[in-house]
Amino acid sequence: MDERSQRIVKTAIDLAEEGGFEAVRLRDVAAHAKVALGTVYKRFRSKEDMLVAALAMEVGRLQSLINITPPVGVSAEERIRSLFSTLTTILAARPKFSQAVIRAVASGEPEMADKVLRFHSQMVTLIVGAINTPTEPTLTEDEAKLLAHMLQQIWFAGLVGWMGGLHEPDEAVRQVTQAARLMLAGMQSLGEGALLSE
Amino acid sequence: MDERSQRIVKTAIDLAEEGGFEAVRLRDVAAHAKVALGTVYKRFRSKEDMLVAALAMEVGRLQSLINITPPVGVSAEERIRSLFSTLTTILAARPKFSQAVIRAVASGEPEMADKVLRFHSQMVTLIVGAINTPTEPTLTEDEAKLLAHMLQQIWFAGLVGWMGGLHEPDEAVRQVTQAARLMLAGMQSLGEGALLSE
DNA sequence: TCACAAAGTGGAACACGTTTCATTTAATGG
DNA sequence: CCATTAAATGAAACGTGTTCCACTTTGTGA
Repeated sequence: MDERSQRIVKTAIDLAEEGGFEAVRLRDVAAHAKVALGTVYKRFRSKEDMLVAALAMEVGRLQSLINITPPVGVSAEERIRSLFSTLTTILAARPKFSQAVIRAVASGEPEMADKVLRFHSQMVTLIVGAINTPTEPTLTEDEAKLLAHMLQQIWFAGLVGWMGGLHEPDEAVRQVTQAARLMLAGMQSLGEGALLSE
Repeated sequence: MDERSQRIVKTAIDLAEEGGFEAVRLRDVAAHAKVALGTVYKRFRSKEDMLVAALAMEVGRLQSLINITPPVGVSAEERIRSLFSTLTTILAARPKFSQAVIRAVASGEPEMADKVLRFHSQMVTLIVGAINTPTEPTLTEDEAKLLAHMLQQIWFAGLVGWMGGLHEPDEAVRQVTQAARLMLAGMQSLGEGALLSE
């Protein structure tokens, strides 16, 4: 991403932090980033596209942050809880921005499919890293990825619920943790192979 | 809901079926429903609010349909799969409408929290009915509700993915079914009580 | 250095969600 | 049946996402 695009996205992040999705007015973004409106639209297909790009930019920082302070816990369940707790706390610390980005992701414009997909795999990597540590590979790679994917789904749905005023952010953590406990137990009792039967 | 509101919502459904979210132009809704624009806004706080009302209206039909043809299967897992498969097929048969409604739900406007919540409990009831049959109460009421809630989250996330062009609708069914298998196994191996530990 | 293609600019214009308001129509209670 | 109040109407206006376009600037290869 070139310098101009970065300036645009950073401006969008600033505005989103202050006032959420609606506050990211593209005229304002263009003005604050010192570019013309047309330039914004040359780089990003839509407002949502821009906010998903903002997400991508922030996920980079997230990954280094997680790498510096990996999730702690003696079991996969504890580490999963630790990871999602950290992630959710980070989001909850900037609620307006998070709301804006989640709304963009949830808007479901097919033109952003590849960006969203990339974000998904980054998240899966992060979660798999919490499930399996080098010293304790709890699950096979496939099992871990499957679990990671499902946990991410539950987390996402929980975040949408948060942003819709249904509950507090830590409710999303609770749901993910509970699901993780159940699914880990399920994987142990079912063993390998049972996953592929579909 | 009075006759006027119903006419409005039905019009919205028609337009959504034809052209999805964007095609539900409130001026068109008002015109086709033979009411003034102000009347639409007297009944519904926003376009999203209107589409969530459309969802509520359709869920009613869904429930009677499911009651007539309950999910089949000799195990909870099979019935869950059957239920979600039916639900997803119904949505996939009207993709534009489903996309519009999902987008409205995912928009996360807090003013619709109560409507969304009511939809959630209706869904939970439906899912619990698939998990526990009168003759075979697989799980306790609390366990079933918990499981139902999580499965709904996964289904929802899968639907958002579908509408975002990430995958086909049956992928959402696959994910729910897989999660159900794991969680059912997990509940068996963990037993009661392990759920309340948070 | 020059010509030209690509990118950027400023600004107008359009579409649609949403709000507002003066006027008209319906409903209700005495 | 009338007076009063609530609801509906039609139309205009506003804000913002998005598109368009004529013009200017920038960068690049000959």
